[in-house]
Amino acid sequence: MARKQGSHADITRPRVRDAALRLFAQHGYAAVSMRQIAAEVGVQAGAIYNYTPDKQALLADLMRDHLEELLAAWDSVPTEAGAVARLRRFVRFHLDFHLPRPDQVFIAYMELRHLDSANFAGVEALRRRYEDALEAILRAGLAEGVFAVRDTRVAAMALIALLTGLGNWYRAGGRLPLDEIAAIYWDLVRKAVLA
Amino acid sequence: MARKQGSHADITRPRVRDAALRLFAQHGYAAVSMRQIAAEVGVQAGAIYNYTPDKQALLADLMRDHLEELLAAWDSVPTEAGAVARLRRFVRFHLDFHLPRPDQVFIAYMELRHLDSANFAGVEALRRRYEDALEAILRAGLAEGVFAVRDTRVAAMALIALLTGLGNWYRAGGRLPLDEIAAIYWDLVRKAVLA
DNA sequence: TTTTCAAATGAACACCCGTTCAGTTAAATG
DNA sequence: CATTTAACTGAACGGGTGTTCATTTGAAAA
Repeated sequence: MARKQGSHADITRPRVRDAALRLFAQHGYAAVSMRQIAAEVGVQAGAIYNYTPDKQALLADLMRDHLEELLAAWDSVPTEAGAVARLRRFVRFHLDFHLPRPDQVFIAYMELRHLDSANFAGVEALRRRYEDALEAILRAGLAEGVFAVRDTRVAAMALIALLTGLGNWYRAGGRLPLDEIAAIYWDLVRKAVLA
Repeated sequence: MARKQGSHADITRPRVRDAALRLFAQHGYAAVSMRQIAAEVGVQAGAIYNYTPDKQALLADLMRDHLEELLAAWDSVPTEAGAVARLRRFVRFHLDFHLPRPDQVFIAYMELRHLDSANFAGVEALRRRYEDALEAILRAGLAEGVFAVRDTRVAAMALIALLTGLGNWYRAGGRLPLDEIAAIYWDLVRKAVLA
């Protein structure tokens, strides 16, 4: 036979992904060239095509993988008893998952325009599943009588925007420690939905 | 002398702005060429440079004008007596101003990356003034004893993200009428900060 | 009608784009 | 050591990029 499956590839493939992630987040998908990504990895542009059929797939894979990782991570969070405790878990989970991944979050929100319609539909379906997870908690709280929201869907969208928005201004080493900020966010969310 | 100041220019200048706004919002700054903008207006690419020194200034002007219009509009809103009434005004104002301008809002948030540092600083200063306007209301509510928030700055950032997020999913003719959605949003905001 | 010049043209500048592919390299296999 | 082939190179493809500028156009002013 010949060389074992992937000797360089196992090294180069993740480096291509990482470079694309970093550069797309910093400059935007359209402003980044395959040659820039290749230079970051230390190969010629043509070599990139050993790892992706085209630039579009590179972007779509980054988005899809981010959202699938998000859903898998949430699925592995133990279900609490009671809607209030479940919501507190969700808030803390959302912040813990998103804050260490600013590039992925940025891309997943900002570069949707550049997905073709098939990739867009796939990504939107994954995002929808995450929104549904929060909405389910709000519904449960309504059923328990501990929450008072006029529409669980609208509330879920509003709360996710509130939580995700933290990533747009939070910087480690700022005025407040993360735990304090997380506590403030939980306070706002809890009061907003509580009966 | 000769032709009166601006016979075509008065027509072409706003058409260049409008085309740039629409195309930047739809495809992203980096993905739109000066030739596309020119084609939309019905002129050659060179003619665009009668109205802007370069592509970057076209983007910066769109952002700055949007934020200055926002601040001017808010300044013209009468000041209510009482922090709760002022907050209700702010929420309704924010939604009324932003929802009819999805392209401007999109650009003002998504294309910050493509501003050079001088333009970025200017735009951020304007945005900061708007955030300060909301924070002032929260402070007033604290002083009155009607609000209970642990940090007015964090709360202001969180609430603006919550409100602005509506533009990412609201579509006219959807399941709920805008007035109903606005009422739900006011409900969430009010409860989140109320003592 | 002639003059004037705002406004726009269209070609050119030097360079970058995503993608393809024949050919080269070098490491693991037999 | 010889062979195999994964991994990569480097050049090429047709086309697009922002910006400049000498030149043309045509409507208002004289």
